Amino acid sequence: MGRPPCCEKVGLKKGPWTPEEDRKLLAYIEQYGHGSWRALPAKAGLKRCGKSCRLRWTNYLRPDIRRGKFSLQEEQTIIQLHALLGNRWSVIASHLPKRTDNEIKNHWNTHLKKRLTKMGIDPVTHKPKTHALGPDQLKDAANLSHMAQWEGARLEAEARLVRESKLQVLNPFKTQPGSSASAQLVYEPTTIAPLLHPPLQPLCLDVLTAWQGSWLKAPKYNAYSASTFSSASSIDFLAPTSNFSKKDEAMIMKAGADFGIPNNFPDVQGMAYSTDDDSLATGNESILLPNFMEAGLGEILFDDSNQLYPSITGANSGDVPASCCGDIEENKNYWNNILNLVNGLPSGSPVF
DNA sequence: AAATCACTCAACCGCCCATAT
DNA sequence: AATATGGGCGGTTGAGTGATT
Repeated sequence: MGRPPCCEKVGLKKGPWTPEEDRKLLAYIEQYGHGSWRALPAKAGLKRCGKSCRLRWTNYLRPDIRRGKFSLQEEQTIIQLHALLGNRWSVIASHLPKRTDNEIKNHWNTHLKKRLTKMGIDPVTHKPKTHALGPDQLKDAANLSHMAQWEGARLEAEARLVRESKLQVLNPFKTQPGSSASAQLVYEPTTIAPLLHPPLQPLCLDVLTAWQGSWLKAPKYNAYSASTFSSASSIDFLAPTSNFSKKDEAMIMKAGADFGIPNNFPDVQGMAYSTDDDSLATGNESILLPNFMEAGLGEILFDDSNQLYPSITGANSGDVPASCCGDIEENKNYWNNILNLVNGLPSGSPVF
């Protein structure tokens, strides 16, 4: 049996919304909340499809959205999240407060994609179009790609949690229209902001952050720095992760598996945490450290004898193996940018 | 001034997924 | 377990508008 239409299409208005329609929709939602979108148009006196109402509300009328020109910071964030997540606009939007997925998608299609193309960068792969990788670079790129996939899965799962928490908060009254007790604005920025805060807080790309720490501090792969995982970022990360749905888990596990993480390894849904040799006596034993070698990062971070590349430890770059130069160096800069932007670090902070 | 082109973005469409029954 | 339903997402369209000829 085919899926029935979302509403009776006969007699319904389509096309641009009039100010009068906006006023009706806004007034209704402010008073009663949207409730069932399917039932809303009739109750609000609109000759529109419920879906159309939902779209108008979420993309235009909602009081907590910002319209207008995208800032440079926002554009960079979009580009770099797109590199991680692809066309997952809703996930990207969840990391850009006050912007809608539709707006971001439009901006990408009309501005950013063209700009990248003009710069000679493939907007799909985010790599230079004349990219010719040798075997070593391909291996490095593959590792970076796996990292991106892994982190992307996590960001997507986080975004899902953001959405779910929004739903719980923003639609608290399943009361019927007409109940004066429910007469309040659904989206109240001042009240929802703190609730949005926790999911937005762990914006850090944990894998990259971890990577950063090991570049900066570790002389050997198994000697991680406590600063790699500040207690805040670790805990912030673990909290929402532990609430991932089965689907999220499956997605992260898949990404983890692609990343080379054994199925029986992760202690925390796909993240390769280990409590044995990689734990640090930091005075805070609850801080678990990622096992990079298990996660496959060792191939990027360290040479065959588990020594950090000289470029990583700050030694003369002339000693860097050939495979570590060139494209992988570009990738490092690229990921540096992502990390800096998403973490809000001062630009230019060296990571690699 | 009129015609054409290029661009933007609000809105629609079809599909997928989660949930209720 | 199967089906119905609603909500959400990403791709696409087309009306509106400004620039160019």
